[in-house]
Amino acid sequence: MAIARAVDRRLFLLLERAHTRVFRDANNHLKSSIGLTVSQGGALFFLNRHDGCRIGDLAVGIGLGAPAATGLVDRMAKSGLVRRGAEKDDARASRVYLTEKGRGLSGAVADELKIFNDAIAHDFTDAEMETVYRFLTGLARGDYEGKL
Amino acid sequence: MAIARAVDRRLFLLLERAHTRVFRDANNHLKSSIGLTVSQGGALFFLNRHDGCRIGDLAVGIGLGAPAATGLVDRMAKSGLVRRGAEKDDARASRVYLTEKGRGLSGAVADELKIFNDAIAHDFTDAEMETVYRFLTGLARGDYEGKL
DNA sequence: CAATTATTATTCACATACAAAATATAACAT
DNA sequence: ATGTTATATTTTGTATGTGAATAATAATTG
Repeated sequence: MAIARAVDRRLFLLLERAHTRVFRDANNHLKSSIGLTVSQGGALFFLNRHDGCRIGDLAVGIGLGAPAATGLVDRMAKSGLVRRGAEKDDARASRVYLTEKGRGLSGAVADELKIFNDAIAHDFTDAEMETVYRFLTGLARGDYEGKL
Repeated sequence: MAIARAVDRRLFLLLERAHTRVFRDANNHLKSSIGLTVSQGGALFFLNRHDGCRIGDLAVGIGLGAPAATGLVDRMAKSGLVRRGAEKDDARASRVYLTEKGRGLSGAVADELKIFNDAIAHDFTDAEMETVYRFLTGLARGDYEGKL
């Protein structure tokens, strides 16, 4: 791969810009349609499949550090989307449960995500999207770490 | 394009996860190597080519809103990377100049970015990276807006 | 020229994320 | 049983970004 090109050194910054833009738009979109932020929507989407998981599982599940998960759950609990529950056998741990409201909204979140996903992939063939998936999955997994 | 797949609705969330991971790692990398955050490094990289630009130009140039640019410049000025200067003909505007220190570091930033870019693109062919570029550029430009 | 509108940047209140340190509890080892 | 080590989460302090509102100045228009 890769004879150096003029744009080479901007790949990383391009990722930053892409994220900033999409995150901003998605936040506005989601806030006006269902009153949630993207982070909270993502957590809801995860919890719909892992209701009652531990805070730590949520953190790993959505790719955040523990403190970020703590704060996210705090804010979501404050707005009535989830509630915290104790873990029987381990007083350190704490579980997260969807409330009625939270469960109700998680369907809408999935719908909105679908809209966004479709829009984002619109101009690309399946084969091209396969490449994009592989790229993003590799980043999310930290595949590049060994090459630094 | 695109028969719906099981992963479809996760594209957007995948982008979030990829960003979170890379941003975190890059921040740690950059902080320990040259003592800067990714955002400040990106600003420095831009300013190296647009020294003395307006705050608004910086914001547009790196894809941020005006308040974010204001804050970023404030913090960078506090750590001696840039200084603010007045605009002759327009008392509303304010210009940003690299300091010695800022200019000195911008070279190192470019080097570090190159390392990251190479690592990120490592497992992909030029043709594949072309697709990735087109994808990210489209996102950064908001091409999907019309398809929502 | 005065009134209105537009531009430029900042301030404010908030949400998000991080690393490092602190807390609390569990598990293990001596 | 007691002291050490590991685990789960929270707290603390900082950086980052947002939108809405504000301030200050410029430009336009009547």
